Amino acid sequence: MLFRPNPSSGVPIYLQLIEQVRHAVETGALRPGDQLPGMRTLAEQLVINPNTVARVYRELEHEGVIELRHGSGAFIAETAARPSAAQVRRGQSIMARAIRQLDDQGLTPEEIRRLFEAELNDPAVRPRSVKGGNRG
Amino acid sequence: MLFRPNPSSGVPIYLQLIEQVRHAVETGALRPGDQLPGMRTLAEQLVINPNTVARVYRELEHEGVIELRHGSGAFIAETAARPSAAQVRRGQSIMARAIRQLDDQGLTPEEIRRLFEAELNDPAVRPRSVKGGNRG
Amino acid sequence: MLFRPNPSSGVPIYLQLIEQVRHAVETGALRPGDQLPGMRTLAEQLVINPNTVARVYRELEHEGVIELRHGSGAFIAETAARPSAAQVRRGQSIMARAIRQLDDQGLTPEEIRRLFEAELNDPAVRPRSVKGGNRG
Amino acid sequence: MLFRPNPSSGVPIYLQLIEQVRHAVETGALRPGDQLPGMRTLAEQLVINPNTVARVYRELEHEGVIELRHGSGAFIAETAARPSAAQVRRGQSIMARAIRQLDDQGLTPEEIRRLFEAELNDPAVRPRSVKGGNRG
DNA sequence: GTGGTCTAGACCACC
DNA sequence: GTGGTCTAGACCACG
Repeated sequence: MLFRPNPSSGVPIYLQLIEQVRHAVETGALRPGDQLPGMRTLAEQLVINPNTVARVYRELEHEGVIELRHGSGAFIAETAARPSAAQVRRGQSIMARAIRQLDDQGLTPEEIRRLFEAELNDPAVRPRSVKGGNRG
Repeated sequence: MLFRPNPSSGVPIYLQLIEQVRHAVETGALRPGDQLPGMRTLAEQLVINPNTVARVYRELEHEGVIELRHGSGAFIAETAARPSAAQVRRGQSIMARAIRQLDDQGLTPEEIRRLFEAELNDPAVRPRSVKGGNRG
Repeated sequence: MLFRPNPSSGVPIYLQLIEQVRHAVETGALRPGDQLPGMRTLAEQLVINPNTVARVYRELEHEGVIELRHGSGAFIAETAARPSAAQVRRGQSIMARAIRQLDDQGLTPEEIRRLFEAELNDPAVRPRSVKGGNRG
Repeated sequence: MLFRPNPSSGVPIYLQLIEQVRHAVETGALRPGDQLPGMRTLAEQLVINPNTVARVYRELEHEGVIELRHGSGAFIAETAARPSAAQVRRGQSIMARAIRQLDDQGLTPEEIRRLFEAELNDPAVRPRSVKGGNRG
């Protein structure tokens, strides 16, 4: 399964899942029309509360990322996938290379994340950003 | 001021501040012996409650990052600063370049962050990571 | 209830509670897996503010004594309980006998405590102690 | 010097000093008429703020333990020393023996202190205690 | 129901 | 002036 929420990360499980579904759509790992696992199934696999999965699907539907078809299940919406998957995949290798370099220098994941957040929110790095999703 | 927590990011303000102080120490922006702003002063600057700052300082003291001297103020601990600041600053330019490239491709900060978290937690990218600080 | 902080002792309530929980774990009165009272419940019983209890539980979690499960409650951690409970219970009767003797001689609790702290910090009494938790 | 406050114990230095002076009087280590060190001298020796020493002396005078004679210094009051010194010294060996036994069993000073506080506040141990100085 | 964060504001302790 | 504790009460997140 693609989804791996970390219950001890401090970030709510439902939020982690939402982000992971969005990312899978962005990379093309999930494509419009694809069916998502049933709520109960997914909850069992991830050993989390079914209510949590329900909330994830509900919010993703609200955002237009998925479609809930009563009685049939959840499907990736046809209108999803804003950036081209090719673009994002190119991005993956760029980011992977950067992380690998930092990792090789002995930085811990936490240190790398702090570095990432600081740079992402630095206007000198992303000049046109007006209001960004500052996360840390 | 160096610190800019985002109250609407979903991540608790006190956690954002803790990470930002830690990062400032890691980059060498704050050095052992440096005095931090007073709790009330910082709270005013950031337009948050002094209790929130108190919690940040208290937890950073527990972690050994700062030292609280009753009646005198808060200071960066002499024992802080694990990775060499030079190493982290080298890391900054690596990460800045990667983010700039992704930004240039038109990805939003949220998309970039999802990409980052997915790669940070990908064992193919950081092979020696066993259990890491999965944050999203 | 086991816990009886004294608000007029000069020692912060939250610290007294932390010590009392730790002691209950050490004696085996609280065992790994046991559920603690809810924060609001305990606050009501002790006639203190729920935030104070929250701080106690939070710090005990940091120390690894308890585990906080969001939505379910607070539980004694499986890894708690360092000295054997039998050992501590043996210690209880030793200490109880000593206190009873001092009490019988007409010493007040404060006098007994000063005596205790002085002896605890006397290197002739605990030779291997190098730097101990001098508390008074 | 008899006095050894521990600045990192959490208990205010001035309180530790007050207790230590009281205890010295109780054991007879300081006797009525004995002169205490000058405030500045003591502050220097203990590397603490002179204001702190001033506060200690002021409060001890208020309690009638010492007498401040303008221009001459501080002296143990004639009316001090409530319990007989012999009584307290007998108590010392009782308590020392108990602590030594607990120490030999491998209990840490903190564990011993928690045990002490719990027993001191246990009505089964000191039956006639009505309102005691619960300290933890 | 549980825990978690935050605010507002009081009062104390130390320097 | 500094930090430290506590209260009261609101609102959110998770199960």
